[in-house]
Amino acid sequence: MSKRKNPSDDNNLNSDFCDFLMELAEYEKNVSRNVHKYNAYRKAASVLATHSKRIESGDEAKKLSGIGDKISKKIDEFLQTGKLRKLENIHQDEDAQAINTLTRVTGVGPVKAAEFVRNGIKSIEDLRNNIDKLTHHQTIGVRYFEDFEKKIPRKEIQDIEGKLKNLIKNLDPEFTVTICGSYRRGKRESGDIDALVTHPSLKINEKKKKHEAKLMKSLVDALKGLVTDVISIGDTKFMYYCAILYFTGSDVFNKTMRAHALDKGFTLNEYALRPVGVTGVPGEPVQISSEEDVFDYIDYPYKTPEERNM
DNA sequence: CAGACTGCGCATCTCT
DNA sequence: AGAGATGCGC
DNA sequence: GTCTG
Repeated sequence: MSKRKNPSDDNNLNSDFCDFLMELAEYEKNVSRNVHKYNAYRKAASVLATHSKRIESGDEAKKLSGIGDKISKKIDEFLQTGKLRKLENIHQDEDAQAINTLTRVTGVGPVKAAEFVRNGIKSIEDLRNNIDKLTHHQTIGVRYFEDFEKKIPRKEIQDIEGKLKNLIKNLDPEFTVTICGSYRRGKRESGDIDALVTHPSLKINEKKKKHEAKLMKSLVDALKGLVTDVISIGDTKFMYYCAILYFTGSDVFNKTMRAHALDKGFTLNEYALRPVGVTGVPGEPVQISSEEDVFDYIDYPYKTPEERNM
């Protein structure tokens, strides 16, 4: 549920560059509605963040994958003047700033934010005064706006993990619960809590739709004591180990691993690992019975969750 | 120089 | 009402 | 915006 990422963390020698690149990324996504530029800027910020040397010039930066002419020039401008004219202009654009603010509410994207601003709704407070114009999702986003932007301490997640497991065990002891995400990677705090729940009867394929639906419903009902609001309810079921791998991340690690899978003639997503035929058409999913299995199949050295912080 | 950049489930809107 | 499209989040 | 074919 976390909307913000931060390549400008710990010992990052290029954090000032990362900051303005991330700001440009947000602008492209929220205001220009160009998610590809957004990703391009984020990739550039990410590669600079993991670079072990302080970048001294645009030319030097340009050697890195993901940084081309335009960002190279921006780095030079920032090095010379300490700021970016493009960013200064954006700061002065009140509508752009308003759109950026509104998209921080979960459920409000670039299109809805622009529409709100067009209709004079330009702040979180404005949203709170127009609850009747919000979807269920957006209402929750506004109600917990401040909370959603806070990080969750590991200790707190451990508490919730305990309560969740206890609750679910009482419902049906065969349920298993795994908290994935950055928590599983050992981080001290997380932006959200990704809980993956499975039940043996869901693994026995098909012919169980009714039972499955009943289980899901009883699960959701049981969670009512712990969960205060429900944004959406689905009945999706996926291959457990691929899901646990995917939801543990990090996203950069996932991208690396998927690329490696392709090299080895497989396609990997959150549902399954499938061989890619010569025609390029994916075949039937490979039988997986552990996370390690996935690594084995694509001949990729096993990494513990803690080693997946990339 | 043109096209890719993951793509899918859910909620909600729009069309018929 | 039902099919399809759109916005959104991940 | 950057990379690839």
